Amino acid sequence: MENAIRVFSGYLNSRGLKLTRERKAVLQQLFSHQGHLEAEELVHGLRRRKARASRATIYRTLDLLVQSGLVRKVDLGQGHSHYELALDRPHHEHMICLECGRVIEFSDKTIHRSLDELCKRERFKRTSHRFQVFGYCQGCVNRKAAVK
Amino acid sequence: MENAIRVFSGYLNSRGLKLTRERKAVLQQLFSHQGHLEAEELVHGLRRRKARASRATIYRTLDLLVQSGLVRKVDLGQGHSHYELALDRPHHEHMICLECGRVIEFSDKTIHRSLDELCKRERFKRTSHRFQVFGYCQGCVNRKAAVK
DNA sequence: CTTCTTGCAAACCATTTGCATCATT
DNA sequence: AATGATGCAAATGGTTTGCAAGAAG
Repeated sequence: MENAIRVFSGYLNSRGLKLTRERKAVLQQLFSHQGHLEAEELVHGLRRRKARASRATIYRTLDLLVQSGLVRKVDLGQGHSHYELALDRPHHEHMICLECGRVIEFSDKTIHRSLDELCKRERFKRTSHRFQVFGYCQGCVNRKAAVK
Repeated sequence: MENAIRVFSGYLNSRGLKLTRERKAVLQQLFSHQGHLEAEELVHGLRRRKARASRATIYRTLDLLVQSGLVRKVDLGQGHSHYELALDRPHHEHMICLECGRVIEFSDKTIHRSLDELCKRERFKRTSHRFQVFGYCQGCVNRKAAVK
């Protein structure tokens, strides 16, 4: 967390930008909520801890955080973006429960290897990838079975 | 194509819906453009062949086509949906060129196998998955090199 | 004729932007 | 003081919806 602020501050400095109260607050809020936050949750979270920041500022800050490499913007297929901390967290994929919204992270060497081979075969220079699996998590499957 | 219209018609009938001129036209347009269409391209395509249909109708029809299983809605990370024919086309993934927008389709048994194992391990009942690779296609890489 | 469809315009929702005001360096 | 940053409200872009008028079964 302290470390993250240092990194962010460094990034901002390197482009002549400023580390404001609002920017710090957004980063802190991301840390308090370890999961996959959406912009709207940040608005409310910040409001709750009286560190309000406008939606505009939040979006602008998220952009900076993504550019700095501290945060990843992820699309969980819900029509709006989610943001997750990237610091010290290797790239991973998401399984998304269509019932409860739970997100299970995973990462698989075999898949990555196959992917790299594929790119070589197709002469495609990949810069990133995104793998999402939609379905139902154990809990929701059980719950449904119980209802029947 | 004829076959697809039959399937669609059957689907509509089964729910007491009607096969209208507009709905037929949308399906035809999807066939004429074999790739990954976006809604806006349908609007213009239909307008060109004087088979105009309003945006509202196009979106409503696409919904029906997706529900009928004839069409897949895909998210290529461009902020709006694309639609591709699903009839007789196995599920596949997409590599998307960030420069020219080209989409390369692929499908890989090893990846699918690893994925199924992962789901079993996580006790996740998957219903679908989506795999996207972003990067640059050969042509764009070459073009860039030439410019330098 | 009844029910479903269409087109239009307005509504929506997430996100972005212009601009006057405010805060950091 | 100078340059950036903020908040607001308006704009955007894709998509959805309410409703009156029109067409398919």
